[in-house]
Amino acid sequence: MLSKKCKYAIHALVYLAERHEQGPVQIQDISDDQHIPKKFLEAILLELRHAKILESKKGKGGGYYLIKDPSEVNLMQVMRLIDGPIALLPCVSLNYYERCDECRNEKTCGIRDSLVHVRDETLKILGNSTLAKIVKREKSLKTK
Amino acid sequence: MLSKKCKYAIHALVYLAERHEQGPVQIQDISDDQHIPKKFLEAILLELRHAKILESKKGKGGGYYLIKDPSEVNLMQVMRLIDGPIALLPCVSLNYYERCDECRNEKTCGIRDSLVHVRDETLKILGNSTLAKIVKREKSLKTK
DNA sequence: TTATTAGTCTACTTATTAAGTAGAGAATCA
DNA sequence: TGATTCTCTACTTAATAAGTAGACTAATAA
Repeated sequence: MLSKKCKYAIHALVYLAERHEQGPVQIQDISDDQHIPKKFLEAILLELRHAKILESKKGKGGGYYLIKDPSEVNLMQVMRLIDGPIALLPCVSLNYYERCDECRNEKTCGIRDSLVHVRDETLKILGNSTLAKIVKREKSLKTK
Repeated sequence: MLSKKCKYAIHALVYLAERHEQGPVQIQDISDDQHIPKKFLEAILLELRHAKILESKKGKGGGYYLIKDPSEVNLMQVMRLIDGPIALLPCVSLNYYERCDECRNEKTCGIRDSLVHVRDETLKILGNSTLAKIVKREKSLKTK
């Protein structure tokens, strides 16, 4: 399961993607609209800024804005950044690999195979889910 | 990520599947062989018994054994039993559905679509990963 | 140049869940 | 009857998630 933090991050990014190239958006606005505790959201946006997905401006008229095109930011990146590994076990993770303490022999572990498969399918879908696509989908759902 | 508990459950089940129809296996044996804390393993096996996957026998010569064919037990069942939902959000879970507090309108949420897709692909793979297949795979890996 | 606005950042607190343990009890067998 | 092995409730401890406080810095505009 995704953490609330990650869910918040995604919703905030979608919100910013909808307002891409329309100037900075204040934390307070996102917090109000998306029902995310402001202080918590601050920390999340800061993390996204450090990851060079967002940039910010201080002072009056300031706020946060995307510095990547919405078509270049996808759910895989965001989930990895906020929640860490996408794989179901550390020993099948590409970005956060760790040995299993239990398995004496990783090579002969019959479970890994299925989980590698799950990981690959998941990455394919999440990597293909860009903010641009999500915004587009929401628009089409709303006009129905 | 899977919990340790779930990982333990899977390893214990694979161990028992390898010894299917060879009589009861003691908790201590599984614990020793798979490096699982005995008391913790007791609780896990009990849960699997309550789910009618295992049965047990008390007293001398007792222990646990599978009461389903290894081809009828898969990772989807075990993960759902031990860890709960497989979906990445409660609002896309088939067996553990819950409304999202944040999303005002689930119908127009552009994120769900991708996560439904991830869920379906994951279920397909996990549902297809039976104990029988895992045991077979381990055997073939070991003889290499 | 000062007041105001808005993000920055460290250091918390609190709540929840995961992981593991203790120990008395019940069934089975020799 | 006594040893063996699972049963089950009730813990403890550790880790992580979720949320908060407050002082600080940068930008803007009167």
